[in-house]
Parts: sequence; structure tokens; C-alpha cells
Amino acid sequence: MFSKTCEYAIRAVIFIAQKTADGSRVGIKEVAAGIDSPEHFIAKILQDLSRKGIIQSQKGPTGGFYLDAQSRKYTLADVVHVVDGDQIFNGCGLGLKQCSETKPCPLHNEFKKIRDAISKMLRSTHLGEFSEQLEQKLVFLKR
Amino acid sequence: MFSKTCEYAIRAVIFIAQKTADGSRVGIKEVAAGIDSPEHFIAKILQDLSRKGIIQSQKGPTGGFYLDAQSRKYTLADVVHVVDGDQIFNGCGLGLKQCSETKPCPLHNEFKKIRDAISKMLRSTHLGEFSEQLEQKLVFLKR
DNA sequence: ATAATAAAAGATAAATTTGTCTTTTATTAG
DNA sequence: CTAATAAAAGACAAATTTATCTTTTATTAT
Repeated sequence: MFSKTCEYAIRAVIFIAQKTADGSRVGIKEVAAGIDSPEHFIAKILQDLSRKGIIQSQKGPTGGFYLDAQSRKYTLADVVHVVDGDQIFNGCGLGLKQCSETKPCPLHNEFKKIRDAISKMLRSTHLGEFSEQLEQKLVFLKR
Repeated sequence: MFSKTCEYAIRAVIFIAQKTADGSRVGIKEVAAGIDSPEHFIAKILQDLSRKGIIQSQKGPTGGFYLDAQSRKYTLADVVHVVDGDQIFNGCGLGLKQCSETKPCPLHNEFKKIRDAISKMLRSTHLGEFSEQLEQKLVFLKR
């Protein structure tokens, strides 16, 4: 459904949202350990998200990743869009670039329903929601 | 959503269903051209499907690929399962192997709905349906 | 039987994704 | 101002997916 990179990204963003709900910051090592991902690999992904403003980062001592008020308003759709592009939102399920309403592939309408359901789900899930959840759920971002 | 290999597979199976509705057979070159895929690449995929009995094949002159009555009862879910395994049907949307009802990831229930919609759509689409459709739709399996 | 045909199988290569290691830059505390 | 810290960036490597080319096997028609 998503690339592995995107799976890591979503897990990391949820982790950061949960860990920094109190205004603190979380280091890349802790993120990597928390979501069971390669440290430098997730680092690059977070760099992308940070550059786009989806998350915040701060260098140096006391530095780390966090979400500001603005970022908490972003949704998982924004994360997915940065990492995987819009394939999942608009792409043809059969990989046909020219598939469209007027030139639909044989499964166009069925895929449309699925895509819309995915879009709706991602767009309605705001990063801030995860800041409000219990610590306990963290464990389920690993493995 | 699906691997590129799986996209080719679905397109090829639909193509074969449409082209051989009259009991004829269709060669690999025609399939490859018809769905815009690399000839030898789709050939291997069709070999897999043929070995599993999802489609039929016949060597030699007048040979080619086709669907028998039994195969027309298979669904796209069967095709996807052979090519991509059960990840799309059962896998966690965040890539967590141990994600389950009792240890759900933060998006477990939302992903479940999506997966179920995909499963339902694929399981309800029988290969025979494509044998009954108009020639005209063929063009929309390309590009 | 033989030649022609077409799928099956095998080997190899290119491209992309994923993962690792090192160096650089920015920031903070002392 | 300096040293320590942590993210950013760059270079490289492994693994996987996708694509290409060649040889083999089975089948048909002559």
C-alpha cells in the first residue's frame, strides 16, 4: 500500500507526536529505536519532512524532532504525499498513466472507491491526535 | 497498492479473458503489446499463473494463453495472491509484522476497513466477467 | 521424421529501493 | 571562545524489483 519508507515515516511521525506532546524534543536514536527502523534511513526521511515543514527539528544539544502547533494540524495525507507522492491518491490501480474518467481502465470505478476511502482516512487523521493518546500505545509502533 | 508485476498480471489476465472469450488462444507477443509490458517479463508472470492453474497455456503452433471454464471462476484476488502474496489482504498498513487485533497499531481499525474493501472488490471480480465485455475496452489496458 | 512455432526456463543486467557509514553544519552549555 | 551535542548532508553498498536476452522443451503441421 505504502513504500517501506512511507511506513517508517508514518510510524516516526506518530512516535514524535506522542513523545513530544509535552513540548519536549526527541532524538533520532530514540525515534529509530522506538519504531524499529534504521537510524540513518529514518533520519533522511525526517529531514525531508522537516524541510517541508511537516515536522520541526533543532540541531545541537537539547535538539531533536518535535511538532509545533501548526504541524499538529497536518494530516497523515500530508506525510504520505511528501514521501510517496500522489500515486496512492490519484494513481490508476493498474498502473496506467492515461487512465481517467474518460478513458477508464476496466476497474477504474472500483479503484476510485478504494482510493477515496484511503484519502478520506488519511486526510481525517491529524498529527495532533497522536499527541493526545496514551504512552502505552507506543509499543505498537515497533515490529 | 500493487507491485508493478501485479499490475501487469491483472492487465494481462483481463486482456487474455477478453481476447479468448471465443475459445481462441493469444500469444505472448500480443499480450505484451496489448498491455504495454516487457514481453519476457510478462511471460514469466503468466508462467506462474499458469502453473497455479489461474490461466491456461499451450506450447507450439496454435499455442498461446487462454482461460478455461474453471479459470473464469477465479477472481482478481486469486491473481493478486499468486503475484503479491497476502500482504494487501492481511498486512499491517504501517508494515508492523506483529500488528493484530490484540496488539493493534494506531491505525489498525482504519486500515482494516480499507483492506476489507480491497479484498471484497477483488474477490467479487471474476475473470469470466471480462470475457463478456466489449472489445472496445481493450485499448484502456495500455499506458 | 522434420521443420516451424510458441511457451518455459535460465542467465544476466539495469534500475530502484532500502540500509550503512562518514563528514559537515548548526546550536548549546560551560 | 571552546567543546560537546545532535541534526544535515554526502558517499557508498546491499537487497529487491524490474527488464532483457538466450537456450530449451513441447506441440503442431507438413
